[in-house]
Amino acid sequence: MSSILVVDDEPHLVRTLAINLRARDYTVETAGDGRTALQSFHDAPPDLVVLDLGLPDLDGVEVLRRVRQVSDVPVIVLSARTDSVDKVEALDLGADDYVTKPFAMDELLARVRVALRRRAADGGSSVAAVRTPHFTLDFAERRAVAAGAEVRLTPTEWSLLEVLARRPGHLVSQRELLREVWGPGYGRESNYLRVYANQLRRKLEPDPAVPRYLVTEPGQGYRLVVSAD
Amino acid sequence: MSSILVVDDEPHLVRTLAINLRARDYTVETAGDGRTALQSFHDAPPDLVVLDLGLPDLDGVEVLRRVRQVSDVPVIVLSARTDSVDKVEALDLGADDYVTKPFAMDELLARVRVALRRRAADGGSSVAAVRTPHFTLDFAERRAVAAGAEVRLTPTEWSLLEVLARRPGHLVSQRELLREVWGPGYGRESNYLRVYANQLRRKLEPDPAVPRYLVTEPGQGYRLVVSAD
DNA sequence: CCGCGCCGTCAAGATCGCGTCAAGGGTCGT
DNA sequence: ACGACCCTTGACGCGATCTTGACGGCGCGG
Repeated sequence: MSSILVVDDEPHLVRTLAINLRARDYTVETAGDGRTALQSFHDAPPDLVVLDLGLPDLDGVEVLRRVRQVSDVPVIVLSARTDSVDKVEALDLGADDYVTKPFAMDELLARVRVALRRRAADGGSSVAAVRTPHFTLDFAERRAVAAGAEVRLTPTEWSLLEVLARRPGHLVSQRELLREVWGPGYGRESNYLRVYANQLRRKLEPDPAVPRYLVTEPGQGYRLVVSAD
Repeated sequence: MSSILVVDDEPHLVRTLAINLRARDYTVETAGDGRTALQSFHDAPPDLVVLDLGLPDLDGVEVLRRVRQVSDVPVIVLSARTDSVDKVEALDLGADDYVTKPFAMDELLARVRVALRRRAADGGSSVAAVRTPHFTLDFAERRAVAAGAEVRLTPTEWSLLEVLARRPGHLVSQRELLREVWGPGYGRESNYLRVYANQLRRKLEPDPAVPRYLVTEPGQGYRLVVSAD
């Protein structure tokens, strides 16, 4: 299920939120102030943030800004302030929703579902690691393990995988792959992709002749299939 | 810029909304009731819908449901009802946001920006997806599912469908199809269209012998029928 | 009733795109 | 300076896809 970070300085509200969210099978982390929130966010990036604007140390707006510098996670802002100026500011800073206190719990839960539903539709943005039944990729450590054995991947191979893994299961066009890996100015050199897709398959696929994870969409691009079906 | 469909039965509110949105360079269509809204939606699919729940003919919820059957466009629901039960229902039906009347115009505009910003981040194309009771087309992902099973379409097949899906339900002339898919310089090769229409029907239609979705207009062109009724 | 035009259908040949391999050159560390 | 590693590039075979032509059915008008 999804993980949610709840940030609010009222312990009672945090508790109530956590209980309700956990009852829906979400994994919940909590924070009572801005610093702890950012700390927790960096330690274990959640799938969604519920963020109160009135925090004792940092301004909630500042927390939102910092989060947005490094991530696109959905953020639902809570606030006692009903002035539309505050709402507009938070929304334009990158908040996905703005709920004024007091609020009905079931409405907030519905808005949580909306935000997560959308993320699921996008296919989840960036990932630090990819795990399939046959191989594992750790991008931070640049480590790949296939069939139990460590595999060495070249920089270009990592780069290509990284672009593909950014949107697991999604089609990425040849042009986009070439531009992202080799730089702008590239876009027609599909033979590069052929060579590297080939090498990656040899290193990662259980049967390189029958690609199961690194799939070709003829005439379009490639896709990294993660879901085990 | 983006196009927005505004649906509300209060002419004054519609006017105000339209003026404010147009001032921000959005293209605005309006509708005063559910039927007109669905009509307009099918004729020219917008990038976003602002939908009032209290409509004279159809229930706004019903409009939302029908829209969701064929599209993933962002929908912002407006309503005078503040009960959280109504909000939860609309949000779970696929609404992206729920704003209670009366509202501050700048807040609504901010929420419009949020919804469109997200669409842009996804890499929103002109046509995201086409859904019928029998098959689903996802153009961004190049994925087609018919009768529950995934179907493989060739690049030319996708290209042809894309042109047809740009104006769902509308007749597209043979000349236009040929020029859009095969390039300028083409326009008389109607046999190409016959071959590909045939292939698409075999892959997508429930009964290829009796085309229901990919309809021929003899001597004119083709049309992609999406609406079930 | 017959001929014409248009569409659906099929199949064969041409073409395109991908997987595959290997050679050559550049770069980096030793 | 040498070797190991990596990136680039070209060539080749094969399967999928596109193109092309032919045939039959249907509807419409003469």
